Amino acid sequence: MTQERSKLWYLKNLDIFRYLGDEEYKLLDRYSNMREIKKGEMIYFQGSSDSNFYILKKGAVKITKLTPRGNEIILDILSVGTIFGEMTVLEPRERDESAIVIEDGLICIMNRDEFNRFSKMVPGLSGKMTSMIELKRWNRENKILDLLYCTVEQRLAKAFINLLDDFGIPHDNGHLLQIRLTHKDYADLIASTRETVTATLNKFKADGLIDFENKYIMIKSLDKIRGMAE
Amino acid sequence: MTQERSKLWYLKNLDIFRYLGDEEYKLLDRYSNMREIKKGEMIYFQGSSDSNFYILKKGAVKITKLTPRGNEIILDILSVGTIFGEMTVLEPRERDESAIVIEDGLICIMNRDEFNRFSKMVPGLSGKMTSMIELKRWNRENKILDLLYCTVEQRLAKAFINLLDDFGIPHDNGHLLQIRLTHKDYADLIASTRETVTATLNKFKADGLIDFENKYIMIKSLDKIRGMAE
DNA sequence: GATATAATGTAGGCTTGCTTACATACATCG
DNA sequence: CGATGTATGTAAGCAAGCCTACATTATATC
Repeated sequence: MTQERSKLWYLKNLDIFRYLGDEEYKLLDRYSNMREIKKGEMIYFQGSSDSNFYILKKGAVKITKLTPRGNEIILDILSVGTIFGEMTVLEPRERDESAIVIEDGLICIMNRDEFNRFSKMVPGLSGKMTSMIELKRWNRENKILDLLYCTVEQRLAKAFINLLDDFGIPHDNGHLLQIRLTHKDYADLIASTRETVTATLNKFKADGLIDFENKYIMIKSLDKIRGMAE
Repeated sequence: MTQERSKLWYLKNLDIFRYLGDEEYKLLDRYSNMREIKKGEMIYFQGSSDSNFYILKKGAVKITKLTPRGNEIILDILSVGTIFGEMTVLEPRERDESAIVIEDGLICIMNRDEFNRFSKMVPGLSGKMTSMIELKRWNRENKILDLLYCTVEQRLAKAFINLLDDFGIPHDNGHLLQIRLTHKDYADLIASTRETVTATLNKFKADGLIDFENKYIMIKSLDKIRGMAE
């Protein structure tokens, strides 16, 4: 029962569902399922025909894409409350990206049929969904474009700024990044290599921009990081 | 009158408008305007609040984006029949890209109000529009991702393959690229520099992959170009 | 607690392709 | 038809960062 309540709580806090009435929340609740997710698990993967859509309720998930040449790029790191996998709900097609759990948590699942049934009862929902997809694609396009013309230092600084939005916690001595990514993850996030990321992170530390506090990164000077990202 | 007929002809050949009846074509015709475009002219530019949508009827247009650092990237080279500028029709916002004419021609213009009036009379049109926007964004995302992990040679080869779709004309000795881009244009298309493009094009020529036939590029071996792009 | 696996640290060599600089060819317009 | 702007050709120097290789340190699993 407390789990049920928490599920509703999470759903209510999503912009896209904000205008729903109590009756509709009960419907949404009825049509969706909840599941635990474990670090390393793939929720869906590139090439599959999975057409569910998901809401991340607890934990963290990365959205990755494997290029033909074998490079893995991380398109997004999702934080709690994020809807994902929605691209195939309105228009079914093969997944062109994978969703991989990077921190244990919980997801809420709704399959396409359930969504369509639900959608019919809530006029305007699919329109909002479309706008959300548009916005996400636009964000993603700009993020990738940034990678084209910046040095590794600048890209890493930008990555920090992006991550702070979702995982940053203000602190006396800066902002704590409340998520643990490996150097390989950072590399995939900025289209660089593990070794270069290690070196750059250590340079940032030496320069007093960041600090390592028991496996989390502390952004000591957000201003300097911002300046670095231009 | 012949011009009017030609306008209708072009509109009828667009997928998105294919299912319209004669009555609706007359409406579309009434609500839209035609204009000549000259090489170098900007149809709309980044940052403006222009919310028309356009159809290219003759000539060629490039869609470019200027990064904060001053790099110009060409996101797309449009060929005849292409709808463009439609991103702001459904959801008005600032242009985040510019449309620049690279070959004299003609465009068909419809402003947002006119489109909305028209759209109300043709159920399903805005849905098709949405799908088209989705598809374009997806294409664009993949194109940019390709730029991240490939060498200049590979990127240039890929650019040729893309351009052939829209501007390629089969020939005895290969495929003629029926569009004239400057080396700077190619550079902006693949996120490289003018000098490097010049050198790479000449290398391609020396290797027998392409040829320069009175200012147009002839792809002599599409297979080799394909192999190069992997 | 022992072992295996994953993550991080460090460094040298090497390559791509960007920069800078200048020369030549071509086009456009009065 | 000359003049000016635009496009192309060429080359040397240089730097970012990738690749390879290996050492060390965490973390997970039993």
